[in-house]
Amino acid sequence: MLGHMGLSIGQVAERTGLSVHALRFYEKEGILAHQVHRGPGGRRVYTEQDLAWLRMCIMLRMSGMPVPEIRRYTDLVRQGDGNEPQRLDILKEHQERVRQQMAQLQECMDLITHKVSMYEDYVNSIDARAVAQ
Amino acid sequence: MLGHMGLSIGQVAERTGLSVHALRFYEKEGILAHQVHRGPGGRRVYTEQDLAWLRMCIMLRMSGMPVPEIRRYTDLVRQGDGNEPQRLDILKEHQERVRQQMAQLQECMDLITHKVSMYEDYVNSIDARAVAQ
DNA sequence: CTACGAAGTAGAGCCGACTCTAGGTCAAGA
DNA sequence: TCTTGACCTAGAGTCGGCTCTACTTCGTAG
Repeated sequence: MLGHMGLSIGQVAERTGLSVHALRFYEKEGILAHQVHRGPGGRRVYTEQDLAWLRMCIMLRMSGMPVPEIRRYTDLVRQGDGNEPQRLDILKEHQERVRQQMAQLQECMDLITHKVSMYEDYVNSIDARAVAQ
Repeated sequence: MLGHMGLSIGQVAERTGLSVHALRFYEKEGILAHQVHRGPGGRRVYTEQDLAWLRMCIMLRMSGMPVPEIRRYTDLVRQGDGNEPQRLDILKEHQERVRQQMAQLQECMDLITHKVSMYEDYVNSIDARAVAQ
């Protein structure tokens, strides 16, 4: 309905997979890089840039970055040029956490895979015996 | 203090990294394969088997299996032989979820790594300019 | 004795990240 | 005209997984 000039909160929800509740929550929490413009009736109008930023936030959340830390990062970006080293620090720290999380997950995966194959062997051997009878 | 015959809750907490609170919580939630034996004064005495089971539960939790699902699995094990296919189902479903989670995490990692290298390049170029002056 | 530390139970509290409710505005369609 | 549906705000509620509190009971060390 808003055409190429902007997206309604519902459209953004649809495109991002977030709920409209979550979108308002994120805004209140200050993790949107720039203030969302308002259209007639005080309705939110999102730009493609807002959408792009949101998609990055979603990635950060998915990988376990807490909302307050996303806000710290967002604040730096909002403040403009000059604090790139601090932004880099936040990203590198998070990168390291994600790396560890993946390693941990891989360890779990190995155990699970091992158990799965044990059970598969067992279940197959039962089936084979049943067929033989 | 309990020697080779068993471990106190404190010792298990130390060995597993769980808190004593969490250990009691897990027991209450019924995710221990076998009832924990009690020593003098009603104190819990854990065997090495309990410890091994706990370590597996920790892996399942770490990889995001909810406590109720661990209980379902535990219940099957407690029931004894004959339900191996159901146990296998639970494990395979979880395995698939972990697989997806890892793929997601890898996607996030790629984005973060990309941003990190962009910021590193930028910060280095600033440094280089400063040195040149 | 007294005090300490580690254990026990039952149940309340906390935290993060949403999610939902209540009550209202507004525009378009039947 | 009336209803529907998407949106608005402020604030309450939910859920999972612990974590903590309050109070008790032991066994040992000073």
